[in-house]
Amino acid sequence: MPINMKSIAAQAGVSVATVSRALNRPEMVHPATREKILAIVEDLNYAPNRFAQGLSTGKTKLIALVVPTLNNSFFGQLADGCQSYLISEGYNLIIYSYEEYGHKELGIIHDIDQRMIEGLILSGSGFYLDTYQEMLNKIKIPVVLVENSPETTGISSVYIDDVAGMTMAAQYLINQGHKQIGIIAGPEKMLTTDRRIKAVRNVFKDYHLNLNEKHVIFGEYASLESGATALQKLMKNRKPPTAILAFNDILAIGALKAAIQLGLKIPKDLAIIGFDDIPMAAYYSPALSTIHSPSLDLGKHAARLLLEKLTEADAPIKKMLLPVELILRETT
Amino acid sequence: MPINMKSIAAQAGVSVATVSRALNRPEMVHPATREKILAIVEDLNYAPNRFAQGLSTGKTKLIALVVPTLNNSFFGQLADGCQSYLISEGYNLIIYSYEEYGHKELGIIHDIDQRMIEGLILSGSGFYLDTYQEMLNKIKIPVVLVENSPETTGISSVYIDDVAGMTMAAQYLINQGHKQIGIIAGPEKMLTTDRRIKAVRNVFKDYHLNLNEKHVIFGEYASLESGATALQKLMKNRKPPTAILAFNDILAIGALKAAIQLGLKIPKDLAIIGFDDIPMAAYYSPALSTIHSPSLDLGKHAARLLLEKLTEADAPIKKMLLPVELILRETT
DNA sequence: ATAAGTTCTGCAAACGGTTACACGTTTTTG
DNA sequence: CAAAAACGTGTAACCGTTTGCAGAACTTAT
Repeated sequence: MPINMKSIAAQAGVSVATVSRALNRPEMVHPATREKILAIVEDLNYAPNRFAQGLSTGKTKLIALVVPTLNNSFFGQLADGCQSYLISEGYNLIIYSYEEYGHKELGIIHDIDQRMIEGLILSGSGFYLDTYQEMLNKIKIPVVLVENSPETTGISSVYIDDVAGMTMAAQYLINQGHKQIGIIAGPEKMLTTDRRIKAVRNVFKDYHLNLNEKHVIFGEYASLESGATALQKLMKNRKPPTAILAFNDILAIGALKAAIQLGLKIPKDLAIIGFDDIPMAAYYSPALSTIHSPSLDLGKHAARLLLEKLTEADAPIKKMLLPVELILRETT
Repeated sequence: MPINMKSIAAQAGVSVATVSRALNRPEMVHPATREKILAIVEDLNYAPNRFAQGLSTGKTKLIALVVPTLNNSFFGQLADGCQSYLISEGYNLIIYSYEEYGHKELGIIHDIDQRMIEGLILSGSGFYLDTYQEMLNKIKIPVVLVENSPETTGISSVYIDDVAGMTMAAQYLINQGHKQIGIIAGPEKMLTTDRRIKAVRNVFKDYHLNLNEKHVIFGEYASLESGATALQKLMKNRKPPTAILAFNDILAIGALKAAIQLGLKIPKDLAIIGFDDIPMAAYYSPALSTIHSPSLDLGKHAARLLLEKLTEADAPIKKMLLPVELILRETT
C-alpha cells in the first residue's frame, strides 16, 4: 500500500486536488477539511513524491556542487556549508568531484537536464581562464561561483578577499625584513592564482622591491607533493628565498615538510605563510601561519545566493566578498 | 522547444513507444528504425528525463551516502570512491554529512521516500551500537555498511581489517619494548571502537601484559582537539604511556601536536601510531606511522556491492574485508 | 426570494517517460 | 499455399503530482 496523495485523499474523503492544495496553498481549502487532511498527512508521515512534483512543476529542488576533490578540508567544509543551508531550505545537493570522476565534460551538463538540476555551484580550479566563459555559456540554469572570477559579469559569486589576504601576508613578510620571497602558487591559469599573484606584485611595487621570477613556482592545485617539490626547486636557486607564500595550506604544508627535511629551521631560516586555514594548519608542527578563510560560510552564502536567484525572479547579481584574516602562528 | 521523447519520435516519424524501446530494448526494434532513432538521439544529445523514468519505473538511480563530516580526508576519499564508481554506472550520489546537518533523524528516512533514493551507503560513527539495529530496521531499501559491524546480519558491508591492523600495531609496539601503551579511541559506543579495542586487549593477553584502564581514553570521533586533550590526560597519569595507539590519524595528529608541545621527543619519549593513513600522515612532521586503509577502494566496493543488490535480485549478502598495512614512519 | 458574489471542491489535462496488449506484416512450417 | 509463429509498431494506461477551469454550495445584497 503506497502512501501517496491518492490514499490520503481516500482516507480524508476528498479528491487528490484538495489534498494537494491543502499542502501547497492551505488558504484555498476550508479550515475543517484542511485540518482533517493535515492530520492524516501527519499521521501517515506522508511527504509528496519529489519526482512527481518535479515532473509537474519543473522544480526539483536539486542543486549540484562542483568541486575538484573532496580530499581537501577546504572543499569538504565548503560542501558541508552548502549542504547544511540547502537542507534547511528543503533542497538536496549532488556533489561532483571531478578529480576522481575524470574531468571530461564533467558530465554535469548532461545531468542538469536528466536530473533536472535547478542550480549549480561551481568551485575550484577546474574552471580555467580560457575555457571558463565557454563552459558557463553552455549552462542554462542559475550558477553561483565560489572563489572565482569577480570579473565575470552576469554571474553571482562568493569569494574571499584574496587580494587583501595576499597583501597582508606579503606586507607582513616584507616588514619582517624578507627580501627574497618564494611564491608557491596553484595552476598558472587559475583565476585565483592570477588574482593573488597580482596582489603580491603590487605589494612588491609599493615597497620598490623586485619579485624574482625564478621565485614563482606554479604547481598543482592543492597537492602536498606539489608543495614539496616546489620548495625543493626554490631552494636550489642561487639566492634562495627566506620566506614562502603558498597559495593554500596543502601546498604550504608540503613545502614545510620539504623544508624540514632539508634541515631548515622554521621560521629562522625560512618563514612560511599558507592560505585557507584548514583545521590541520593550527595542528601542524610547527603550526602554520596562514590566511584564514571562512570556508563553511563560503558554502552557506553560495547556497543562499543561488536560492535567491532561483526563487526571486529579479534577484540582482551579487558579488560577495568574504573577509580574511592573517593568522600568525609558528612558521613566521 | 523541449527535447523530449515526443520530439524525437516526431522527427523519426515513429511513436514515442518505439523511441523508448530503441533506447531500452534495442533488440526489439527493427535495425533500420533503430539506427534512425539513435542517430537523432545522438544528434540532439538527448537523454531521457530521469524524473519521468523514475515515476514510471520506480528506479531513480539515486544513491545516498551518509558520512559524519566531509571535513576529514578519510570520508572525503570514501565519498570520492563511491562517486566515481556510481557515476560510471549511471547513478548519482547524494551525500549527507550529519555533522553540519544536525544529527536528528538525519532526515534521510524522509528523503528516501521523497527522493525515491534506491540505496544507502552508511558510513561512520553515527550509528552507535544501541540505536543501530533500530535505525536499520526503519530503512526499507538496500543498505551497505562501511566500516561498521560485520556482526550485523543480513546486511552487506565493507570494512577494513581493523582487527589485523590494531593487532599489528599493538604487537609492533610491544615488541619494541613498550609496556605502557595509551589508547586514544573514538566514541565508546562505536562499533569500530569496540572491535579495535578488543583486538588490542587480545594482544595484551597473548603477551601476558596488563592493559591499564586509565590508559584508555574515549573521545570524539575524529577531532584534532580531542586527540590533543586525550594525550594531555594520558600524560598526567602516574605511569604515563610510552606509546600511543590512536584510532584514526586525526586523533593521532592531535595527540602528536600535544606531545610536541609538552616537550616530548618523538619517538624516543613517546611513540605514536595512527589509523587510516590520510595523505597528511606522510607529510606531518614527524611523519606519522599508521595503519594504511584503502579509503577510496572502500567507497568503490561499497558502491559496487550496493549496485549488485539493486540489480541482482538474489545478490548474496557479502561481508568484504579490505586488508590494511602497517606503515612505519617517523613516530615509531 | 432572487441575483450576484464568494468559497470551496472536483474534474481532467499535463509533465515525460515505460510497458502490456493488440494488431498488421512478414517469415516459417507442414 | 494456408496456418502458425515471429516480428515490429502503435495505442493507451499508468506512475504521483499540480493547476486551470467549471460547477456546487453557501453568503450577501437587493
